[in-house]
Amino acid sequence: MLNLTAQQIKVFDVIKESLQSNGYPPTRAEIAKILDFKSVNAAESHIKALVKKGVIEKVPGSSRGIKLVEEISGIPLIGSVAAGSPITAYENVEKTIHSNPLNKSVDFFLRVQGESMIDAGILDNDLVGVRKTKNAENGEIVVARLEDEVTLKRFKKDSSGIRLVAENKSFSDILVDDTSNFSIEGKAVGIIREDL
Amino acid sequence: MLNLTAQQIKVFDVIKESLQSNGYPPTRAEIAKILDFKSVNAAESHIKALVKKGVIEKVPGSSRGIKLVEEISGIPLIGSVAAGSPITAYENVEKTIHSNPLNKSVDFFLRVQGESMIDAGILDNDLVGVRKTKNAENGEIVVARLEDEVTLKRFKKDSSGIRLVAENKSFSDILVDDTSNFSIEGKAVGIIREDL
DNA sequence: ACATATACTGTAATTATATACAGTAAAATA
DNA sequence: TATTTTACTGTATATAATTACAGTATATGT
Repeated sequence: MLNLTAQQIKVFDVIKESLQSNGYPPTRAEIAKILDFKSVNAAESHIKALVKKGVIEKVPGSSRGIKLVEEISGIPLIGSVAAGSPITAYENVEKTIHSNPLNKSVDFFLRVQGESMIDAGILDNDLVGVRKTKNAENGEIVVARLEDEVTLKRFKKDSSGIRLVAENKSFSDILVDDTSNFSIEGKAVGIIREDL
Repeated sequence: MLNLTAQQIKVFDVIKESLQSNGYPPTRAEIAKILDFKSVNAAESHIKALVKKGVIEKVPGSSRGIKLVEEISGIPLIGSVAAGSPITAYENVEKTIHSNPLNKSVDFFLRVQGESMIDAGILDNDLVGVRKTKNAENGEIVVARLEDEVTLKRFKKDSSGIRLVAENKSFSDILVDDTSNFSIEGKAVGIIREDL
């Protein structure tokens, strides 16, 4: 989604706008008129480019046969977080999410990978809504960074120090010592499960 | 909406279906094909009737120029279901949700009460996105009605008959016998958890 | 009883739309 | 430097789609 050119983004936005306000996609002629192209083929070419880049789909022979490939949009969906033994997570926006059904403010979504939070009702592949914050209360579920790895765990703090606790008996706690490069990226405020 | 004839409802549903699965409205020819009309004008006449009755709008001269009037405003969130009342009846609607983050089409959200599906990662107070349907595949999670009770359970069907299975060891299966007043209201397609 | 609405088939014309082909030109990439 | 990609204009055509007109038949409302 990030390798679109400025013009391609304009065309993409016209398609989205049409869907929003009309309830159906635009024709080539409509795109051309809105963007002041003098040839409908300019729109056609851009559509082909957008298909090639995977952001839309065409239904050949069908009028207004354009489909958006994107999921949702507005809030960034960051690359998967390991919910098991920490897997390396990349700070890389996969796609954007466009409606936030959660009441609270969400800064980004993370896709859960693994079963370590299963006893908290958070399953593999769930989307976790995360509110960015640097500190957490005892017992909250947080997105924590340990060295270069990002992980979703319950945050526990007492006299013995900080522990990151999995909600799954077969996982053991991670102890955070002073020498660790540790930080809290945010706290989980809700989840979305798309496939049941 | 209640003064539509049976055929008009069919046409209306074809339009809704097309919007859901294709992302754009159908043509007259598509409607005719789906409903097995031999003339496109049958579809055209029904469209005119639907416009007259105020449930859709036409955009003259535009291909696929059909807009739903009432719809899309929101998805009802069903709280507790009053005994015997239709599930989406006004009395049961807790509020209306104006964004659907789930990829699939959702007819209503149901607020989960109790812990019977906890082992499927569905917790008390979760919102379950439900797609209305009358039948379900073996193993799917369904919203079922038994007499006056509406419940969320896993649907199991074999030679011994139909069972409604809770995902929690402390709950026992419900056996559906022939004398039961049983029906499937819909199937669960996703969940939203607002408070973690 | 009579008008109007429902529910179509069938034909046809006009317009809407997708889409290929032929170019031009600048920018990005190999 | 050569090649590909981007970004168009302009022409043309087959087909997709709307929509009017002419019928037939049954049902419903007044």
